[in-house]
Amino acid sequence: MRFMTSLRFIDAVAREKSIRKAAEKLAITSTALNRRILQVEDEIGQPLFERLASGVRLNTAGEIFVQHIRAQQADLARVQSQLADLSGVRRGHVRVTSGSETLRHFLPDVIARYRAEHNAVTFDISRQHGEAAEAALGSLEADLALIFEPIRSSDFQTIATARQAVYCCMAETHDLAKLDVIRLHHLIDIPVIMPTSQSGVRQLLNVGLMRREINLATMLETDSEEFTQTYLQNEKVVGFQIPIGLAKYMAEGRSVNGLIARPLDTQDIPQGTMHIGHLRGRVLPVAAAKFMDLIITELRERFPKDLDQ
Amino acid sequence: MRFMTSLRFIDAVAREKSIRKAAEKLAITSTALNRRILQVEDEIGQPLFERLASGVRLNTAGEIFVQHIRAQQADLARVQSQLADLSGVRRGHVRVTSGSETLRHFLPDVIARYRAEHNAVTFDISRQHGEAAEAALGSLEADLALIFEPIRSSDFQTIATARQAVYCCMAETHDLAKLDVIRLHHLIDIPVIMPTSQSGVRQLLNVGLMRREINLATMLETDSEEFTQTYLQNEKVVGFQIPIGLAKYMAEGRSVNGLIARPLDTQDIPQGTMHIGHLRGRVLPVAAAKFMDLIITELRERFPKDLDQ
DNA sequence: TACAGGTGATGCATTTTTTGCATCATTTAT
DNA sequence: ATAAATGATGCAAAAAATGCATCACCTGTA
Repeated sequence: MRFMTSLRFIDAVAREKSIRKAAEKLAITSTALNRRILQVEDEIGQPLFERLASGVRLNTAGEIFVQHIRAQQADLARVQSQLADLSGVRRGHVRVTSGSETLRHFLPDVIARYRAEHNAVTFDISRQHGEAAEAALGSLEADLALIFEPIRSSDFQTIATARQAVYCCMAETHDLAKLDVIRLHHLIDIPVIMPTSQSGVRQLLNVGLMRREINLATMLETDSEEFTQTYLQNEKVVGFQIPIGLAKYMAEGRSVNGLIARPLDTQDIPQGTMHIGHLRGRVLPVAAAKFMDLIITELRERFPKDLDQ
Repeated sequence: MRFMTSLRFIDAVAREKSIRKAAEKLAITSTALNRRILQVEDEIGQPLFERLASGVRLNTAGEIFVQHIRAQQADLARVQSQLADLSGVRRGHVRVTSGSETLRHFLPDVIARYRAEHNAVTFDISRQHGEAAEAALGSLEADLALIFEPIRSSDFQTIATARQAVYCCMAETHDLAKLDVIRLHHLIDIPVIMPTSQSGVRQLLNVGLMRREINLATMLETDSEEFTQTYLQNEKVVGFQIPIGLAKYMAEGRSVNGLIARPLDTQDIPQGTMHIGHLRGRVLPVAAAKFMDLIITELRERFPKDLDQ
């Protein structure tokens, strides 16, 4: 898109905070880039960047203008997706941001299902916790977000929510695996792997632990699902996860890869809510909108009773 | 704005439905313009125009793309207005569309008041009735609309409303001027000037006339306020108007330029509603937003009891 | 304090892009 | 039939963007 060139360049400079660095990434000389910026500033009638010795930084006008640029880029993507849809093939690019919960099983499943129908659509999956995910929507770096507890910003428009209880995850040979429902006091003196405090699961756990005045034997704290899942197979420790983060049917009690999941009693740990949504006021590209539809369909199939729209 | 050139050109061609005609208006050769269009079509990956013997016409993709262009232009205007606001002087351009009611007294007053503070802001006032006004908002040809009865489109976002009774307008020497409130039956056999059927006032009159099964002696039908006001000074006929369309204080019974206004009984003719609003989902340029604020302020001063926000 | 290494800005020659002229192939109205 | 529109295209001229070399400036370091 030739007509977007100058705008794209300005966006790049804003991100790199340096004309020379941005020029390198854009594969042009710094002088060409510099002059494009000077030209736009001239047309706008005022500078967009502060010139520092160490590079450049957006001034207030620049912040406003770059926000406009990103909005234009997002809208252009939407239009292109819509045009591609017209001509039969659905093309497009969908940028999803999510906490770690959905990355192992849920999103791969949904994306595979989507691409089976529309293989001209590409994806960008970034892992970020709640607040960062909402910020990514706001700066138009992502189209969709899946966030588990809580929603802070009023700019986030929830399209669907799914209630999720917290489950304990452990080797099927673990003593606690015999129980159908686990109470918090069962976990006393049992080594556990805790999610980091940014995660929604951890926040729910904190609520229950505070209320019951229980301290768990936290042997390890990590934000890595990969690590946790693998580790549970090696040692008799307990991890925490929500149904959407479990392999299919695991929430129903089946064991998968030697692991088994048991729900925590909701009297001890309240249920949380998974929110699926986008930036308020945005019209999503066709591809992103259809992908969100599929997410909701999948959620309805998996959690028919706990889905709200 | 150099980076808008190609898009502006496409918009122009879409409006003119001819490359050569648009080229003339844009003061370039048709060949340059033609090639810009071919280039964008090439980048988009599909044609935007159908080539006819008599010129060109937008195809479906073109419609979508031109809508995007206009949205982008509108957003750029908003950004520019916001940037100008940053640097102290409020600049900008406000495009208002309205029925004839407000054009004679109300809008001139408000604009004068606005420009007293911000003389770098320019205006575009177009006169259109309800549906056309809403269409103008939709195609981003106008920022604000003042519409008297009724709102049809869900794309119209009302910001404030003011209830308005219908008044009879006549020379102060007219027999009916002696009455404080006029009933419909008083008007039987009295020659009247009727607004055209697109106007909100006419629609309200129709409702009352139908219900009471009264036919008025319509001597003339016009959508011209200028004509009506002048004619009333010459002959003893009655015209219709709402308070916002009357000179200041005239609705309180004072005579202005030999004319006087008397309310129609609201039992006969229901009150109507003046709506002030913009396209749903749009973020208005600073200048337009502030102008709308002033409109509402002015309405609050004039009709304190009948204003809703 | 001097200096090395970074930044963005600028004059000038070169390359790329855009534009205008002349002309073609079609279609429509007379 | 013919005249007068339309958009498309080859080619040369004009305009714009780019790259190189260099300047002026700031900052951290020896």
